[in-house]
Amino acid sequence: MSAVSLVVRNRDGGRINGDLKARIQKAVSDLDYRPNSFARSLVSQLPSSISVVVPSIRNPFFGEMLEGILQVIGTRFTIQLHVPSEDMDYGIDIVRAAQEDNIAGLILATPPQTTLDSFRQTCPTVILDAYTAMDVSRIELNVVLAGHQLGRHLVELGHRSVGYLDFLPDKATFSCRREALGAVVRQAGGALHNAPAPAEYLDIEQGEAAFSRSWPLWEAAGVTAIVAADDILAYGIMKRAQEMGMTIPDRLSVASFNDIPFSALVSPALTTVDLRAHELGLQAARVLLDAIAREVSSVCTVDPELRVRRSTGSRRAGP
Amino acid sequence: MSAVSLVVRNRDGGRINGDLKARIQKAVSDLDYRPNSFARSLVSQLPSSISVVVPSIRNPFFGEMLEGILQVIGTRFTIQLHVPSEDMDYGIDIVRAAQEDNIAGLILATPPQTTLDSFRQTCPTVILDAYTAMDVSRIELNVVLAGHQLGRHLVELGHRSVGYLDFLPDKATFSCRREALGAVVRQAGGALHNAPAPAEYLDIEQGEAAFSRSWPLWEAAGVTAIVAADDILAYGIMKRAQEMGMTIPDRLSVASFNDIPFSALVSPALTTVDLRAHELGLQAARVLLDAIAREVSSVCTVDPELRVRRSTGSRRAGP
DNA sequence: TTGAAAGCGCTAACAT
DNA sequence: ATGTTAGCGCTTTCAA
Repeated sequence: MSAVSLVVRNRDGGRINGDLKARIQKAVSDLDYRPNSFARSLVSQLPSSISVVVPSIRNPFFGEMLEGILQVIGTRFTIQLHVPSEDMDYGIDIVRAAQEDNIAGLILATPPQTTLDSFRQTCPTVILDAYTAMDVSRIELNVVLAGHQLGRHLVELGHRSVGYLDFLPDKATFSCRREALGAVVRQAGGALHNAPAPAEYLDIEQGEAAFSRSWPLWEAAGVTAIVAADDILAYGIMKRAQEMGMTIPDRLSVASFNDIPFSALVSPALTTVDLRAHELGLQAARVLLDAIAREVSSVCTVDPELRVRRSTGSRRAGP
Repeated sequence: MSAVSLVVRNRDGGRINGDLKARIQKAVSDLDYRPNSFARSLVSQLPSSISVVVPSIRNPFFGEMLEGILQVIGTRFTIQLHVPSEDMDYGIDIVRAAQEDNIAGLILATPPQTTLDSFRQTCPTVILDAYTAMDVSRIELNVVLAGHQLGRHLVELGHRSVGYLDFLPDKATFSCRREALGAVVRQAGGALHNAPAPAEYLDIEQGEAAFSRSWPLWEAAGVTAIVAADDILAYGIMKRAQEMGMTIPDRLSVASFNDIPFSALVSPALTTVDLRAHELGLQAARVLLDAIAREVSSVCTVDPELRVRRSTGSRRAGP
């Protein structure tokens, strides 16, 4: 049997008789034999896959991120993809399921804080865009900087009363965006008027509904600009605002976080902070490979970049 | 050791002494033990995952499709995701790699014809949107109907000279779209002017570049409407056409295939044929589960739906 | 009620 | 150069 193993993997350094080798190769091809990579990793103690947990697979943000991961791991590892069934946000159970795969490493993309709190590391792990005191590798997304960039941009345009459409307010990445933005606005003498999106689900309709619900409040507060926690919500805001007859950015500026590729194409093109999804994926995979090979954990930071487009403009003269 | 196995899986029908059971549970919790699901499936002969091969993970079409698959498989199986590194289209090697996973089943999303030709089934398999004479389960996407729907719509609007931006012309799903559309246009006495996109890569820039390159030809042919093989290409076409000063749909109608969620939001909203990505995923997973459980293969068809929006309008009076 | 032993598909060390 | 054996982490007989 060892001969078969050697031939299949081309690991016979000429050690196998040409005739035997030929017979084996014929059998392999006739039977259409596929070596079971898992059985292989069971014995070699080098699993052939890594698990990736993402809150959603519909949000193109995670598609970009996955593309980055795939690019780095190449054919060295295969990916076990874990996504919560309810789309958006996951509990510890799904992380545990991921850990039960025969994996060399694990990537957790923006885990909720409660999930992270009950997390215990069982293999090299990289946590993306979340915070923990544990000795685990992390890729920090500098969302505070993102909030500052957006805040400064709006303040420079003259906006002082800013509406905010929050999302999953208990998740650090979102509360940081809101707070960093609010700090800049308040420092300029303005105010941030927060209106949380109620659902865990992130789609355009959520943005539309949230805008309908919150606009009366925002209007009463003299809001001239609205920021959404994610581009997808901003799409809904713009859609509904335009349906209600407001022109963007003349009547209302709209901006958000993420910069998925379509944000440059909606009308008007959306001002947003590029959260570098692809870069995040690249770094995560690099750090994970490193953690697997050298058994070290590390933390690195990715800085977002403001993309100014047509959806934000100077505050109109007069309230 | 068998006691451990029984306790961990809650399969001891009261057969294990309470004390032993407690000791085992304590050890499990202290060690943070994770049973290796692969080792389990190695012996039980019931693999816990299925492999899914998609040409790209950035195209939201496949995100929607995956969401559908995930929804059906629930926690019964986990997903091994395979994506070619160069984004877009894959060879037999990646399929073979997928088959080497310890899997209960395999889903191949829009495989290229050449890949399909050298495919040999090694486990329950579902092929999405591609054609083969093999006895393999398939989900057929009725792209011929899609082409007819779009063709009829344009003909009714008065268009007779239609430009077409093709993609991967050697792939059946794309050649069928083109031919079905062309048949309707020609039947109405018109002509389809084809211009293949050269790259395998699908992004907005490809659409822009292709439009710049092909517009002189199309203009010379008196084209009043352009259809792209995929929404993403249409975004590029609209972007560049508008930059060149054309208004859509007054000067030029634009339409395409896919209907990813953002197509309703671009400006003008894009007329496109909904290729039912999510439904495709649901059906694929259902058929696969069936193939795994009952060892039967089946074929089912999903019908696309035309979504008429603002990007198409009546042909101008004149030339 | 519990433990010992065989075996899932493979690889690596060893014996022939 | 080739065959035999042990063992990876688990489950499932089967014996104690």
